[in-house]
Amino acid sequence: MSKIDTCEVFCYDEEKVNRIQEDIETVDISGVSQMLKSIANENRAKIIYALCQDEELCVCDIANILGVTVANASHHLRILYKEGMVTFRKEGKLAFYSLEDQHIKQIMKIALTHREEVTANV
Amino acid sequence: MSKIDTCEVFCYDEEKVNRIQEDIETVDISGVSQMLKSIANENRAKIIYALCQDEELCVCDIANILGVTVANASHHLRILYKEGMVTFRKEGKLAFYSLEDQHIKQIMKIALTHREEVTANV
DNA sequence: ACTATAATCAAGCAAATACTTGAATGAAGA
DNA sequence: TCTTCATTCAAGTATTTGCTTGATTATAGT
Repeated sequence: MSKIDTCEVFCYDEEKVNRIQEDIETVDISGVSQMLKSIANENRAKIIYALCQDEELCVCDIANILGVTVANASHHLRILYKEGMVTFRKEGKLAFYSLEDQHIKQIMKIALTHREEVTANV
Repeated sequence: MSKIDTCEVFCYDEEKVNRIQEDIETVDISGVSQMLKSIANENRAKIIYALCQDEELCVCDIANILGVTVANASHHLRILYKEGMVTFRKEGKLAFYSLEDQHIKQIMKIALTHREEVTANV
């Protein structure tokens, strides 16, 4: 119970805190939170989910799926693109968007599984 | 290229849009975005990362790791708890928090890997 | 019972983010 | 070249979120 004793004296386990603090500095937590922020919006999460179901979609398709204006869909796609979540190719007047890589699909899948388990246990 | 022809006429592939729209309704996208929102904050992402390194941490340890007040750490922990990301046990005056399940760890790991690849390719 | 301390709650201000609108860009066909 | 149309950009407003403060709760030791 040294953990608790230490905590009572210093209000924290100094060694542990220092170790984890140093560890945190070695990873790009800021980048991770930025990236997660980009999919932590209902409309953008829907875009990602849609792109998990279909290889590539044009902006107008996505706008119709979400039930929002094309400008709004484009706006969200830009945010996802800047965070490296999606990529696109131009074909004539159309822009076809797709997922940047399989990580995004994995995260969406795990998140959905987690939600199912959490809501099942209520 | 029927995809493009259709898109030029209706501005979208109606069949595809309907199919994906119905698909989206079957999953809890709102819950997923809420859940991701809870870790898409730098301080809360740090808490999750810290809990990936150490099985359980008390509020004051977490506050010290983040360099924030105990009230603020508690505030963030509450948000994570409400979203089913973390759990806690009380031991005397202390509250020890830990990850709710392994999904959270997986998401953090994949997100970090993704970030590393994205930044490496710049 | 009283005090000290870890944690939580609640309210208010500051900052970030989302959505809307109208204009601008850039490619295809006449 | 001119028009049309898919997309993108930019500015403004509305909403959400984050952080701080001070008060409150609950537990341990005296």
